[in-house]
Amino acid sequence: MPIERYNPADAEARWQKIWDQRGIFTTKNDDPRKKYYVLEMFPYPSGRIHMGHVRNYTMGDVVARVKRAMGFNVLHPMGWDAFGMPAENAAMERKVHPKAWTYDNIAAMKKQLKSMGLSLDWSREIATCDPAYYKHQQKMFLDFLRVGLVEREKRKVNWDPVDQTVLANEQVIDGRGWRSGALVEQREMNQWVFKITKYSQELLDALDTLDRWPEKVRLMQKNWIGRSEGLLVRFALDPKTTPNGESELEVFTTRPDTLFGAKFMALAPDHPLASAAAKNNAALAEFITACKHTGTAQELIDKADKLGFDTGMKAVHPFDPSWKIPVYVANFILMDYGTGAIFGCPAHDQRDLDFVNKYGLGNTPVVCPPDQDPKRFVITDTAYDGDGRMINSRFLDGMSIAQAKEEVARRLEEESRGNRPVAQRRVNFRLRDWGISRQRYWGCPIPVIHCAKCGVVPVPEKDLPVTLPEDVTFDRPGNPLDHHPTWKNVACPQCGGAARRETDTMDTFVDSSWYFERFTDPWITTAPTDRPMVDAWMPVNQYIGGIEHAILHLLYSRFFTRAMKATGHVGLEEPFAGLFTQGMVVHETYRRSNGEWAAPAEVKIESNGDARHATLLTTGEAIAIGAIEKMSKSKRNTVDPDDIIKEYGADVARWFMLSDSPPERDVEWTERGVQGAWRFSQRLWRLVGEAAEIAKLAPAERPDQFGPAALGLRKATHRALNRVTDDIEKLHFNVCVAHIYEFANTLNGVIGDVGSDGGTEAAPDLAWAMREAVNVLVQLFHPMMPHLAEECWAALGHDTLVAQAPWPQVERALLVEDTVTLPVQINGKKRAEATVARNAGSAEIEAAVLALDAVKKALDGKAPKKVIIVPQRIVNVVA
RNA sequence: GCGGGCGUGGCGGAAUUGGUAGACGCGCGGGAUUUAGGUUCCCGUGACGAAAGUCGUGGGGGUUCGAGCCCCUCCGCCCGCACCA
Repeated sequence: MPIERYNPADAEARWQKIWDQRGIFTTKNDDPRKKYYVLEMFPYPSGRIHMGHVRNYTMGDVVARVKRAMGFNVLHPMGWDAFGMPAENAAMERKVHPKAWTYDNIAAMKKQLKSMGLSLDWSREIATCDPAYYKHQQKMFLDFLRVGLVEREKRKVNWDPVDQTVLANEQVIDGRGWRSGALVEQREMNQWVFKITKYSQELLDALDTLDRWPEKVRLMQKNWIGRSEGLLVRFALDPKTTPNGESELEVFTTRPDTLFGAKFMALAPDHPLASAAAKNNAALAEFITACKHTGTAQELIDKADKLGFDTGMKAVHPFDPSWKIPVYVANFILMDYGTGAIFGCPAHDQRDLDFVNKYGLGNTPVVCPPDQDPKRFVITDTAYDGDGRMINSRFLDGMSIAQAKEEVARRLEEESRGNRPVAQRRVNFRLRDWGISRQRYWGCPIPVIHCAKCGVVPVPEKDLPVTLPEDVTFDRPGNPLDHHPTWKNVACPQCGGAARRETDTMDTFVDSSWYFERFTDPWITTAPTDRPMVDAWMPVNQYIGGIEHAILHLLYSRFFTRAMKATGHVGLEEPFAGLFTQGMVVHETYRRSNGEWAAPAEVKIESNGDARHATLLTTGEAIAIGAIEKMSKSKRNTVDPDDIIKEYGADVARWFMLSDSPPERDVEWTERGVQGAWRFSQRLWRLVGEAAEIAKLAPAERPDQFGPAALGLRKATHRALNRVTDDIEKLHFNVCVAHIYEFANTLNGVIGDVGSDGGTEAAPDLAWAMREAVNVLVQLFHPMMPHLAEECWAALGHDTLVAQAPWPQVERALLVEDTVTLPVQINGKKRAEATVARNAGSAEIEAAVLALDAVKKALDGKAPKKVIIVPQRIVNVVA
């Protein structure tokens, strides 16, 4: 009977409708089964999905479908990270309201996502721009404010002159705004900050507990938090040399052992003491201004010389009152790290050495490398930062670095007794508090009111949410909320007097720092979370998204969850038990001779032999095939998922996204690859049809005995099942795909054998094994190609849905063979094989091996020196 | 500069974690079916060699009966951080 082609366009829509109508992916919170929460990073509603989304959501969907089949109550929701700049840009460029633009985009993308056949619970859909969502965010802001996790600070901030907004440190990349790409400027502004630094140590320590996170991400966060241990040392200043008689200067150092190598002190250009000194020193003031103008861009920092200005101030060495040290202002000292001041030990720090060599201050080595003579050891232009013994350091001489550090700390602390401390041990972090104020319209309003009389007054909870006004204009730069004629004018909740609303909105990373907790019960109106539910579902068992969020989103979410715990909204610290970061989707680039990029859809590729060449479809001109790069609008090397789904169906797109490359690595999208996936999907359909013909002959009852052919098929079935199950658990989707191919090939071979057998009918035992095999096959590819799987499942005569079928059980007994074929090595090279009983003993195996012709030949009558036998693995004969 | 990762056929990649290197796919070559093909099926495909065989996981060295995997060293590519005291 001829089997018709599988038509994805027809079948996919049909099955999606059935899933939808039966509501099979709607998750019930009161379902008593064990819970499993799988989540992909929710998208920004840009208007269209891209291949990266297809890859991301397909991976999550495979996990969700498999876990569901395994009997878990699976939560697999979707939502929208809906606030942000692009909506305002659209408003400025196209005169559409950000809200309308955003919701239109959501509608369009939702339709696209639905066409992918994802097993999502859409009843929990969230958009962060919905007041029903951000109302709770405002409530939590006020909670955090109350417990001191939110503060208002005058801060030097990163100002993006293009977007006209403030950026967090994490959002500045190579001195440029992460979104606009504009060079960032430094400005002093009043800012709302989240006190993430209160959790520095905890966020660092807990990284060790995240054993299902990629090592790389944990390391990046560790470096970002940047813990260092050192000593806070208070140097005395000669008050005669300071502008207002200041008498001390505090520095942070991780190398107190090098104190006797000190040659200078250096202040950050914006250090208060530097500013004070500049008041009556015009040249210094000029130097400081010049420092501030040096950009923060990478190449500028690399090229910038170590520059300094001698203030004339003198510091006193803490161990020698007669030892005076000059105080400089230097361009390489950062005000926001440590105390904004250092002591410089040039012999053992390259920057300090460059500095003294420029200003002729000299150096004294105080650590001598083990292989050097202390009397002759000198430093010229390379600082020594290795291990060694202390020299030229009075009471420290001969000590190790560690001993010297300890001794310096001990002596200085002792001196401090009764007085202000001269030194304190101190742990310092690189992590800064998270500034969340943004001078933007399309974000969550910060729920506070500024009153001239009462100061900062929180908006009373009964007045939440503070909603965004819709009648705003985008005809000039800056914050539309500031320009709004009436919105900001309110009565002070405390005194009733005229007051002004905060017009800054929150960084959109706040919105995405708790959406996963909201998904556990998005219906509750009285609180951000329903405690029993959020505690039952959290943490997310498997979170999947791009590596680009390794620091920003993932660190903020870890902080936010802790802050929510502190204010009673959740009961845990770590939101994501398992994290997987997937690679990018990349594509060849095409370039015309005039330098313009051509899109894949505009190019025709031909190959003769190994050579491939490209021409432009419209003009026939030759096109240069360029590097394989991340799909991007600027290089025009994108492929639209919509086009692929229309042409090949969602299953083919999903299958291809999982094939070939390991999920954490980049995957190259190629036309050849998609066609391979297409051919395989059609092949599966035919194969299932043919197998179904044989399976029809199967007896209802499981036969007692299986002949060799049937047994062989059953073994192949359970081996495939075991491997695929295993590799899905490890998220090795590309290996799953390979195993499914292999199993399909095996099945194909068996069908071929039956068919060639003069057309006789398959024996009942083989028919039964075939029915088992084909059912397992369909279940195995169901998570990847769910529509085709439903179509096949129905063709096999089931009146249930494969999406609701329980995962098949592996029969362990079928995984072990009665006999094993052992490779036989002679001196480590494979020379022969020996087939023995699986449980054969060493003596038996050795006898069998020594009887082999190849072994006899190699031994040439002599006894082997040694025979190594690894049962069920390998034999090695040492001649 | 600091930290991390990677290097396997023409290509993407497998390899039970020290035990038959190259599974599976793509590409390529050959054959069959077809009026036709984004068709299907079969065979071959690491290199050298007529064959027996020899070589082979970036280069060199080591440990081991046995190394893609462990150790040392060198080379190359990629990613993250970056004047952090």
